[in-house]
Formats: sequence, C-alpha cells, structure tokens
Amino acid sequence: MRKTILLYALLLALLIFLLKVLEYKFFVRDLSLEFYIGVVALLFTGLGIWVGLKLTRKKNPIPPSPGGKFVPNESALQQAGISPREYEVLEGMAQGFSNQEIADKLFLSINTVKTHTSNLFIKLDARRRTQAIQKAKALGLIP
Amino acid sequence: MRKTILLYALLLALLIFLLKVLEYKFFVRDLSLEFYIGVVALLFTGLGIWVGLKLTRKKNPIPPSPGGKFVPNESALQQAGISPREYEVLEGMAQGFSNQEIADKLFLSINTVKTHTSNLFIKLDARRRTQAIQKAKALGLIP
DNA sequence: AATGCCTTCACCCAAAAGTATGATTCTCAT
DNA sequence: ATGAGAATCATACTTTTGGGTGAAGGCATT
Repeated sequence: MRKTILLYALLLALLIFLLKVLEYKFFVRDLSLEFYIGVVALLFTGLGIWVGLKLTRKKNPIPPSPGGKFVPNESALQQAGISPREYEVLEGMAQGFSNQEIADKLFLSINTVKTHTSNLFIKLDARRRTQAIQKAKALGLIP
Repeated sequence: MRKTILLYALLLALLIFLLKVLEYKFFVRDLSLEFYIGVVALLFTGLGIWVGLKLTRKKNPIPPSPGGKFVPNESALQQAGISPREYEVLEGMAQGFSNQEIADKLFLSINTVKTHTSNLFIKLDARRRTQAIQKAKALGLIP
C-alpha cells in the first residue's frame, strides 16, 4: 500500500513537472487550461479505475479435496486436545444443526452443548461456530 | 450508463467553469496550477474508483480462475437464483466471518448483509448460516 | 487421598444472528 | 415507459450464540 501511494505521488509530481515545462517552453498555458484539466482528469480517472479494480480483487483459499471416506486427522485432534464428546458436537455444528438440535441428537441439555462449543472455540481459536467449522476443516478434523 | 457519462461530462464542465471563474475573478491562476491539478486529480481519482467498483460489479462472472482455483457451479447458482452480491456474502459466511465483518469487507451496512443472508437462507432452504454453508458446499457453490 | 480431566448441567448477561416489513435507487428487458 | 429484480439501508423484534462462573459426579493417575 505504501508503495502504491508513493507511486501515486511520484506520478502526480511528474505530471506537474511536465505541465510546467510545457508552460514555460511553449507558452501555451492560456490556450489550454481546459486541455490540461481534461488530460489530468482522464489520466486520474484511469488511475482511479485501476485502483478500484485492485480493491475489488479478492483471494480464494484452496481447501484439501477428499477422496472417498473421511478419516479425521487424529494427530490434529490430539494436538488441539479435543475430547470425543466435543468432537461429536463439532460434527453436529458442521452439519448445520443448532445447539438445541445437537442437544436433542446427543440426549444432552442445551447447556452442556454450549459448554462443549465454548471449549471447542477455545481449542480451535475461533469466535464463531462458522469459524470453528472453517478451522476444523482446514485441520482435516471434519470433511 | 448513458446517465453516468452525462453526469461525468457535466461534472467536468462544471469544474472547468469554476476554475475559469476563479481565474478571472481572483487572478490566482499562476499561483495554483499545481493546486488545480491536485484537486482535479483527487476528484477524478475518486470518480475513477467509483466507476471501477461499478464496473467490476457488473462484468465480474469470469474472474481470473487459473488452475487450482475453485470454480462455482454456475448452473446450481442460477437454479437457486443467487445473485452476485448474495454470493459474495455467502463466501464471507463460509469463511467464518460475522455479518459485521462481511459488511466491512464489502462496504455495506450490516442491515444490507442481513438482507442478503435472509434471502440466501430462503434460496438455499436453510434456517441458519451453518446450514446454508453446508448446503452451498453440497451444491458445489463454494469450496 | 489428592489431582486432573471429562462430562454433565445451571444461570445470567451480552452480542450476534435471524425475521418481518417497508423504502429508495438503479439497471435491464420488454 | 413500465415493471421486475437487484442492491442498498432502516427499524423493530425474537431467537440463537457466546462468555463467564460455578458446581457435581465419574474415572483415571499419581
């Protein structure tokens, strides 16, 4: 970003310099203020468009693509210290279930599910369930 | 588009007019050629950025997708009737961002993001963002 | 017996997400 | 030019999540 700004400033300086040269060399100043402005406007509009295009470019992460049946990465699981029960809750989350639904499925109270999710967030360093899912996938914990 | 160009021309004309007025009223022309240019440059850079953003919003469907990058299932997208903007929000969701974070990234208000997510839920027949992500993945909409 | 971890559950509070409704603007195709 | 759809934003309200704290029973290990 710093580089871009610098380039920007340099370009502007160069432009002014060129105009000054024109001004004193050929005495065409009075005749073409509009021309100057037009040129500058055109140039910087182009520059602006370029910047705008730069801004809207976004990147896309490349996730691992599985083959057949999924096998959770045991070492990553242990590394994160995720317990069996927590893992079950994680699976439910990834499948798009609400805490209440997970609780029903696992015959738990919603409070217990919340405890598990909270612990999962800490262990996965996530602040939202969507983020936890994302990270768990990146670690190969879930398909 | 015609309107945009017209606006553009009008703005340029107005600017030149203003500068002319300044020139003849206050005789500050010589002192501030750089100033003029700076103002014009700034203005039109902003305009250019705006135009750039506008442009990428429309002609986007074919972003640079070299080998390895994910290509969304276009037919599934159309089938679900998901608009480009909604898709961007969907991507943000899948990457674990909160509505506020998505809003910041896309220069939107959180309300707009909520509208998009609500529409996504209807189109994907989901009741939660985690479920929407799950379904979108199943449809090959997102990696 | 003491310690540590897992599992279970409760309560409270705050923040985020989701729902519903309505409005404006712009673009596009008819 | 008219109408449909996209995109934007707002306001108000409900539900779900998430965070913090505490606690009790079970099961290993020390």
